Amino acid sequence: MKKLRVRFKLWLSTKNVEGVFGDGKWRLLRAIDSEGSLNAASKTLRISYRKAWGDLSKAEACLNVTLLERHRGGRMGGATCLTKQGKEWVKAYGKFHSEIEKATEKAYEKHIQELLR
Amino acid sequence: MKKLRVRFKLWLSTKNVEGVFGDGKWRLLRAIDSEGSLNAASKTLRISYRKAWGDLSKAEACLNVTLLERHRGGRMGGATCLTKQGKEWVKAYGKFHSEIEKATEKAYEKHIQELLR
DNA sequence: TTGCGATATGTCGAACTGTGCATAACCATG
DNA sequence: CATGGTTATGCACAGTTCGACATATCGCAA
Repeated sequence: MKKLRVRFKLWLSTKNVEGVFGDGKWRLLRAIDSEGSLNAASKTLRISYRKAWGDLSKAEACLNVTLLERHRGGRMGGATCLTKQGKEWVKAYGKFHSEIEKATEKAYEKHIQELLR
Repeated sequence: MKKLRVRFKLWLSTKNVEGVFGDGKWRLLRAIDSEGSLNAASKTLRISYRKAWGDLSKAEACLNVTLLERHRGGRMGGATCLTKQGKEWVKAYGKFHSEIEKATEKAYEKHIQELLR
């Protein structure tokens, strides 16, 4: 029996739109918070800027929440940072994610590893 | 703010192969158990027989576990049912899945719904 | 020994996703 | 007022996934 690893994925949806927020967008927000720009964030996460931009726009539109403060032009060409609400989302989702991560690991050991003897 | 729903997904992977077992294959096994054949199971789940067959073969090959007892030919043309191990997997994974489902709902209420006030 | 219905497996095409590329708009600074 | 780097956005192309087909095989029953 090969060694197994558990994986999980979390996301939020509305009645009409699937995936308005989730692990990917959460990581993106964190990267923006530490990098200072969407451009840099997408590079560190190795995601195309095109997708990163689309994902976040979708999240903001569907959640009807302003997560980002976008600035175009200027000395550095522009910048993006999190709003207060954006930071709250990162924090709350982080706790949510972390809790499920622990629960998953625990339940895996209890039910699956047990099954494998 | 639109109403949100949490979603989650669980799966198992080996070092080389992603998704050797997960929610889809678990549902498939259950359907086979109640339907008596892979063909019928794939129809009730609205999955192509081709995919269902491939998924289960992959699972058995990667887990190195015999989950199914396949029969070809005969009066009814053939049949597929779960082995003892197959039933154990269904049961164990069911508990695993159920536990995470509850944990997810709980953590969602605690962290995300709280955030939305 | 023929027929039926399920398993087994390859292949081609459609749908979906994400990347890459091309622009345009923007604006502090030199 | 020209420049550079970033946000914003459309579009075409590539990769992946899945479904629809097309066969082949199998074995009991009529």
